[in-house]
Amino acid sequence: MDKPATRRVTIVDVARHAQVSTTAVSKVLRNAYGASPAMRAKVQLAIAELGYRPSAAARGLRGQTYTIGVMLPELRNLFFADILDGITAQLGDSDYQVLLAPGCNGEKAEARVIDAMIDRSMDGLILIAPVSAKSRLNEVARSVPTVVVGRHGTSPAYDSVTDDDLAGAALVVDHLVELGHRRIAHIEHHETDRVRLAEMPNAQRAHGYRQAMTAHGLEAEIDIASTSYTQAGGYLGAQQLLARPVRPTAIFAGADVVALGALEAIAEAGLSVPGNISVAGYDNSALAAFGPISLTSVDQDGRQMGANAARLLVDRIGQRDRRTAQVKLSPTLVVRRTTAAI
Amino acid sequence: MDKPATRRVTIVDVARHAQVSTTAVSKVLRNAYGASPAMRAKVQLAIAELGYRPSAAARGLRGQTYTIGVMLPELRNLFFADILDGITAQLGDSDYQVLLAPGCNGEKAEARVIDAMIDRSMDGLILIAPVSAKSRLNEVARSVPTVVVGRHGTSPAYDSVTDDDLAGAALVVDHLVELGHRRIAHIEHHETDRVRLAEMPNAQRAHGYRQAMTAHGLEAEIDIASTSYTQAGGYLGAQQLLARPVRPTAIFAGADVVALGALEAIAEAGLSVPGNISVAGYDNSALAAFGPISLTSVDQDGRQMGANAARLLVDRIGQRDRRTAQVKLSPTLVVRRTTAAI
DNA sequence: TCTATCGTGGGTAACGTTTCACCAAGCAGG
DNA sequence: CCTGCTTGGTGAAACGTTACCCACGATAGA
Repeated sequence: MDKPATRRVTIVDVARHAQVSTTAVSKVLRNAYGASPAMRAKVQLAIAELGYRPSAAARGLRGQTYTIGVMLPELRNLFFADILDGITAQLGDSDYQVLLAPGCNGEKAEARVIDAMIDRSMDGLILIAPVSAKSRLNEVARSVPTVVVGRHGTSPAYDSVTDDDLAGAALVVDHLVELGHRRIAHIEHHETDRVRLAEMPNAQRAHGYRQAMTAHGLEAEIDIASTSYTQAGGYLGAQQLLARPVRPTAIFAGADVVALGALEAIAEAGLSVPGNISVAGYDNSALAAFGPISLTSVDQDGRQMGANAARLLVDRIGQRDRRTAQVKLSPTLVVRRTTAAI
Repeated sequence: MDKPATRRVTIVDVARHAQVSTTAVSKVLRNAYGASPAMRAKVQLAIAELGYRPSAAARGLRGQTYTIGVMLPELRNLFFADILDGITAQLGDSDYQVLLAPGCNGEKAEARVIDAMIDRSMDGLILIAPVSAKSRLNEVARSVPTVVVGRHGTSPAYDSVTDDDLAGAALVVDHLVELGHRRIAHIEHHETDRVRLAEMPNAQRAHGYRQAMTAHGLEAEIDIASTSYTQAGGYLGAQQLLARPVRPTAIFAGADVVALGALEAIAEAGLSVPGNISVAGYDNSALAAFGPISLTSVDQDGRQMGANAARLLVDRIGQRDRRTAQVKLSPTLVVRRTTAAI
């Protein structure tokens, strides 16, 4: 219809309108040193009057882009939404804008997404549960401030935020033992890569399960189905466990979605929960809290993890050479209706 | 540790290494006209050897950023994840990178996010279920190619993709009537804004409900609880409906999450589903499909909607002045275990 | 043979911001 | 009155890419 073709208003326009130099405007924009209160006011007025907005592209060429990239492996996992909430809450009043890259399941897609974020000269990256090789992560972190969430182990290049998965697994086992269970099985995410084995949360949970079982003198009862952290994986894993000679009286699923799949398989087998068999999950997602499901689960406080990650990242952007930090948060157990005394 | 401080490799480095001009390299990068196959090969080799990656910031200053911004009002709504899948699937093999802006509930946050995307000179925007005023959307669309998903009505500036919510509501009512229900209630999202009333899907669904009831000669049975499209809203709405003098035999919730809340309230009231009362939702989210819930729901095929939105957007980026298009998709009803004959 | 035309390729000025080096003025101390 | 220091401010050079325009040689048409 109308063709205004109004040229974008730039820093030069603002400078002219406020009768100062572009440098002065830039200083005001960045809250940089060397601008008197009087000039600040003058410039801010001009900015408001002209409706000026700085171009992130131009900024990126010289300075910062005020953009933080967050990589999520999976949008459907509600736990990740909690982490994101924590990140945005922490960053809410800062100048940073959070942008998300979706759909990065698999090492190749992950590499693509990370490259895309670096190409866009983002100021910092938060990688949630990345699957890339550690060397790759270090390399990335050397070129841009990075915080890794949900991966154990320390790095000289990036900060990390994790949940104490070892402790979380122990919480579940302790709880079930207290209820009188001995034959407690576990459904884990199958992991082949040697290096990742020590760093991925799923491996830590399985390890914590073994440790706790042993601590209770139940090493003979250890029983693991190795599938994947998906609903289908839980379904399959539970089927396997139920088919074994000695049926478990409780199943500790490595994630809530896994527990859901397990619940389906158990119901199909004509067994009741928690009458015949107790089930516990991990993540305390909204699904677990939902009334009809009411799943006993380990709560990781995703918001807290996200907030910590954001805080660490902003710190690092401000001070790139400080030592890396590792934040480890303690999980809690939320007991609901899928676990009961034997 | 090591301090390589390796300067980023630029188009100039590539040009020098391949013994051509920067213009030539740029042409190859953009698949532009005026480069012989021989030169293409030479340049591509140099790019590979040097591991060159173009800077999106610099590109944005002159040309495109190859970035598409997607605004989602809510990450936890699984239906939106389907839309996103459709978008990424459609864009998978193109040069475009999709970036998501999270947490934009409310008009103010939405404005902030849209501005942020424009500041970053994104090539195109996909706005999913935006709540901003129509004038604002038109203004945005004039400054950057835009596709709006899930908002009825036509615009001269942006393309739109919607589900036929009128038809979807009718599907539910028809289904319930066929099962013998007459007293069919509806839980809607309370809408005050006059203009949005006609454009928002929730309003269309409520309208479709009224239309369909009238078509069946049931205008006297029309019964609406006006809360919000959240689980709490569904809980509250169902409580209200159950407290009325004549209890409904079926509840059509405007969204799956609403239906979940309603299910909770119904269970609390000591009633069974579908024994005493039938419940239907809208969106056919993963939650609805989940075995223990097994909610009858209207399926919108989010993937299809996303794919269409992406296709329209890429079209428009290529040809900014073409007429706007409106794609309307037909929903289907997925009957599960929460609806039964009276 | 003398022009048009075409296919390749290069030179260079933007794009909008930040940063660097510098300058003028004011001020205290000698 | 000179010197050195601080404070507030400026001009101009980057940053890495693309778009515009021109040059060159070869080929085709007159």
